Amino acid sequence: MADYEKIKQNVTNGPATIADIAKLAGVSPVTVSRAINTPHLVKPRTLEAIERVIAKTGYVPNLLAGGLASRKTRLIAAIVPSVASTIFAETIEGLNAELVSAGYQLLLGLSGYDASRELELTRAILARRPDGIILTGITHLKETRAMLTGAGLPIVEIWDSTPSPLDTAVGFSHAAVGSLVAGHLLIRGYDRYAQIGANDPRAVQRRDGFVDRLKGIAEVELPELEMNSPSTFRDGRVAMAQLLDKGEGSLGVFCSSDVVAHGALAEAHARGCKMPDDLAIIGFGDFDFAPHTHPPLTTVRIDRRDIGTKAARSILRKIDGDENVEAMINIDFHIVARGTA
Amino acid sequence: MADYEKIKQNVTNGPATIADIAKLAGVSPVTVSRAINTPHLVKPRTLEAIERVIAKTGYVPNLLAGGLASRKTRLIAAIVPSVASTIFAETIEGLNAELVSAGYQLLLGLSGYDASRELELTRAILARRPDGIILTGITHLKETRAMLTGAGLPIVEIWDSTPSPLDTAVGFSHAAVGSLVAGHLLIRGYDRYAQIGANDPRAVQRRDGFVDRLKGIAEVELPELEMNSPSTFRDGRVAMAQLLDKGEGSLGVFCSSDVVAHGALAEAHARGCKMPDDLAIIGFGDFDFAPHTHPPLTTVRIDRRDIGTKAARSILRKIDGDENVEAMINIDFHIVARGTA
DNA sequence: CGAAGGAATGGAAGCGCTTTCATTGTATCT
DNA sequence: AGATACAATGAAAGCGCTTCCATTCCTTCG
Repeated sequence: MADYEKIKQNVTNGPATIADIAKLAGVSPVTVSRAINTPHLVKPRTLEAIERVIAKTGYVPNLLAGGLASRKTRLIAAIVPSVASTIFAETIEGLNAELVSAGYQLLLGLSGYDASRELELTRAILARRPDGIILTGITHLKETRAMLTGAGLPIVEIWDSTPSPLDTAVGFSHAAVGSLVAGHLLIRGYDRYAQIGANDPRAVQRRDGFVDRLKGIAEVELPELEMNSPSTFRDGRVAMAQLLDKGEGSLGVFCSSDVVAHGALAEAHARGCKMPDDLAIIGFGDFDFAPHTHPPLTTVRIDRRDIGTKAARSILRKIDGDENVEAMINIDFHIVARGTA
Repeated sequence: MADYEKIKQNVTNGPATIADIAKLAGVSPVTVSRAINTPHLVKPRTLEAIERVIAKTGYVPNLLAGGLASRKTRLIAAIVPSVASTIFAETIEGLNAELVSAGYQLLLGLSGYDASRELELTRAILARRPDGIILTGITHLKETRAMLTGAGLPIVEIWDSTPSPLDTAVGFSHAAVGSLVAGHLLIRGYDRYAQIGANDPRAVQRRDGFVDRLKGIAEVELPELEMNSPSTFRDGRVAMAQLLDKGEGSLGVFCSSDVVAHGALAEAHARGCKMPDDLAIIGFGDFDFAPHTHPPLTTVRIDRRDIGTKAARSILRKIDGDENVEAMINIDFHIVARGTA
């Protein structure tokens, strides 16, 4: 009963603290701290008593105080362009699953494909002193880079590849993807080649890889259309209409995402194009709907979740002081040939 | 140069602190704190000097320390079942946009439709002392409820409606959705009615609303299929096959999500069903692809982003001490009639 | 049985801020 | 010029924990 009174009193003074628990359990605050963080250092009987008090009071340790004192927050921050655009959602799930199982929490920032917003987010995130940070892509403002390297925490860049990451990177070469797609189309052979794409750095790299592979073989047509990332179904449809209106002959098209490809496909379908003979379409991402379009979409498949999982593992190893984490971890990709190419 | 030395020295002692900035700017730490948080209380000349030092050193305030001292973290936590399943992604984007513009940050938890994981997440989140918390749905373990109400912070439950929220709720009645859909099918009139659905609380409510509306008119068939949330394209396809194999006559089907409906649609399409005469399919969510299926999918539309926006506004108002926040904020929904019903 | 050594616990200091209250500076008024 | 008021700044305490070091308690061994 006396216990109960004290607990009740605490409620009025805000949440219970480690000192309250210590008093109720008849030990010192340090012992409570140990019971929570390093229980093997506490005698079983004492431990049990403390745990009982914690359960009874519903005590939840204050990680702000803990983090401040220990300089470890068990927080990992991740900045991705968007979460609504499918492409990064699974990466986040993979990341989160891995982090949670290691006792970490994910702090998410959405940059909207905007470098200066990435900078602001980085600042706001660093203010919370995460134990590590994950960024999407390898192109950042120089202020962002400076701030990041100055903060001296593990960094993982995801969804791209580079020989010189800020710290560690997990991804793949977008130029290689573009090149692979061009090769695939080349085997069949088309009169014209085109690319429909957004303007984010990675989509641009894929386009460049595509164009490079076709250099000297064919000119790659690029619809004149302002397509801001994330690009939409409509973008794809409009761009495809433009392409189809503009010229004759069979056409091989590489789209910067499956969503865009789906739009392009819809336009082609409406016009009765024969795929893949008159027209080939290759998307990117292998989204859920890709096998179910008409005809089913040929696309580039990447294990999006795996990027998250591997990024999490890398950063956790770094946090644990492992010096042997590879600077560049490559993720596989391949073409899933279905009905459109 | 002396400045530079001191800064450099700091780097070796970990990141600069407010005391370092104060020393370099020739003021006391309190003044630096004010320059950052309440600049109008600082004389312009002093302010400028401090800002110059901050810029030069790249100082980033430690929000752990700040939060500990002020008992305000400028953190809002949100627990959603998943981020990969489209349905909540836009809600998160809306939430995030609104929070960021108010100077708050979003801490995301993924429960995977699992109540006990929700409890663990709640504990972990509360340990960071967020200024508010957002939960998906209105069914929680009683330990979760107890912990939440004991923490004494603003709570918003989203994606469902209830006369008695924990604190505030933003959503709609899933039973009403089910009923609306049944009404829509009833006007056309089918020989058989069925529901294909996942087992999460909200999908179940939609089913019950659907069944209730048809009570006394028709028996609702429910495919015998274990469908765990989030349900998949494949679930829908298999369930539809079962339904089609099992009986004769025209069929009206309500699916628990557009993804499931898409799968059901694929099966129906493959069998050459005439829609919407022989078979009607109504989905839920109005996902991006819904207008582009064959035939285009009839579905229930909800402004998913708006739920996030309104939830953020509610919680921010609560934090600001506004007592007049409505306990239940209703979100509109309606049927988008396209080709499948 | 006393010494030695490890297990278990506690005291004190400090993490980097904000809050409260006190002090100093500066302008305004009579 | 002195009183008054407010603007601007600073000193001290404390937020709730962890870390470091010291102390106490057992157990074990010669």
